[in-house]
Amino acid sequence: MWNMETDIEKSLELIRRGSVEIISEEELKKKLEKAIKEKRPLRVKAGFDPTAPDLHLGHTVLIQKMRHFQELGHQVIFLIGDFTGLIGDPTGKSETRPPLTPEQVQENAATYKEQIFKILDEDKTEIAFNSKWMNKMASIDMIRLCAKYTVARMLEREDFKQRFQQQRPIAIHEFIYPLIQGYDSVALEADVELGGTDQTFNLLVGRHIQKEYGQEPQVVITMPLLEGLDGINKMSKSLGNYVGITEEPDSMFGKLMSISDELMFRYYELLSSRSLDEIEQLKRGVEKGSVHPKDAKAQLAYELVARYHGEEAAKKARERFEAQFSKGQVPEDVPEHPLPTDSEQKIFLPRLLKEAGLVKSTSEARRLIKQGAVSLNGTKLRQEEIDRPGSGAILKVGKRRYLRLV
RNA sequence: GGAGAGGUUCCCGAGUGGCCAAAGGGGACAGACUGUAAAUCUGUUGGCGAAGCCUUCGGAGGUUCGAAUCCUCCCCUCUCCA
Repeated sequence: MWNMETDIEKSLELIRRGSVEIISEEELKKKLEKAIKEKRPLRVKAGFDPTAPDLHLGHTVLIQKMRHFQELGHQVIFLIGDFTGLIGDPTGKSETRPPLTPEQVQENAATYKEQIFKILDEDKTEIAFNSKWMNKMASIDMIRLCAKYTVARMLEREDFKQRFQQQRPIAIHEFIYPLIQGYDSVALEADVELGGTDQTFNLLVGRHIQKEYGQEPQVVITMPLLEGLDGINKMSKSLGNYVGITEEPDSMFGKLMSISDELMFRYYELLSSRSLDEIEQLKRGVEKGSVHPKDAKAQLAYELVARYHGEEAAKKARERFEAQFSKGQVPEDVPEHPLPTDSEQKIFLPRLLKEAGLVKSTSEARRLIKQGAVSLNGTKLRQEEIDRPGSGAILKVGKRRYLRLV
């Protein structure tokens, strides 16, 4: 058993930080009091999809809140929804998910562990799978569970409501998802459940279901959804606007540098471990002009790269970024591609670019050449046929695609 | 079960016989500029050694000199009625 924070106000302050909503704070306070009195840590649950073990910064907003609870001495439960994962979310025409084999689930779980323990304390984390109790559930019990909620109440969920109104399909099994998620809270006897604001509905269903099963309802804490790199949609892998936490330092740094100046402060707020005062100060500095926005952004990128890869890697990533984009230097580790072996003096550039994988098609290559996006050793190429360059020549397409001819 | 609406390129969405590789928007990419893979402006956005040819509009057939557009069957989604 570890030490529990006994100062309730101090606990509440940390729990509140960054959260959107706590339902309800009154109940949370009572639960905290009880936990201290009975020396029994709160059981804090958060659920994750088994098919996406590729965590990104959006997930870390939530995971860091889990960490806060650990710091306060409570029990964190990392629930992998391997059973609910089979239900998925067949929005529109997106595919029904192929069932995962137990081996795949284990594999994904291992990947999760590898990633979350960069943030969470392994000794204070319980990992659970909902297939453990769901696989055993009898049909009759599933029907009883379904009987505890109504269609009208299901349609209160924003995305169901919208799809219903927009005449887009909703399969019946999708209604079961929130019910099972709620039942998970029963099975785990959760005191608190954490989730993104998009989970609010499901989290509240959990409270209802717990009451139905004679348990005290969990406290629901929602965290903001982190906007993706585009600054508009929430960060998600399928939208491709994400930064993975296992991503290479250079790529992580670069992606963070590509966010807009405006979005940068949102990221500071939700991801940085700097104090809110410090961030406010930085913001004022940028507004006044005493702090360069690019430098502020680089500091953020540096902090996050360092969190997941260490100081040394962060330093290198920053140096490389400066070299490549500020000074326009060729990066060190450029992929190599052999020159055509025939001894023709002329080389058909579009094909070379395609074969080297810098472009998808010769048509694309032609367009890019026309647009002046292709250069050889720093000289723009306007011709599709070029003289055979010497070994070691650097081909560049756009700002980021490089190739060394050998 | 009955009646009706719909399925178009990466996404959304126009197009109801040839002028359609298919408007417009989004996204993506590129160029200029710069402070960065910010912002802004401009351009490009099926494939092919390419003023030509090939493939694409849910699927399979058919009508026609010619089909995303018309016909037949099938698959999928939605609405109303039962």
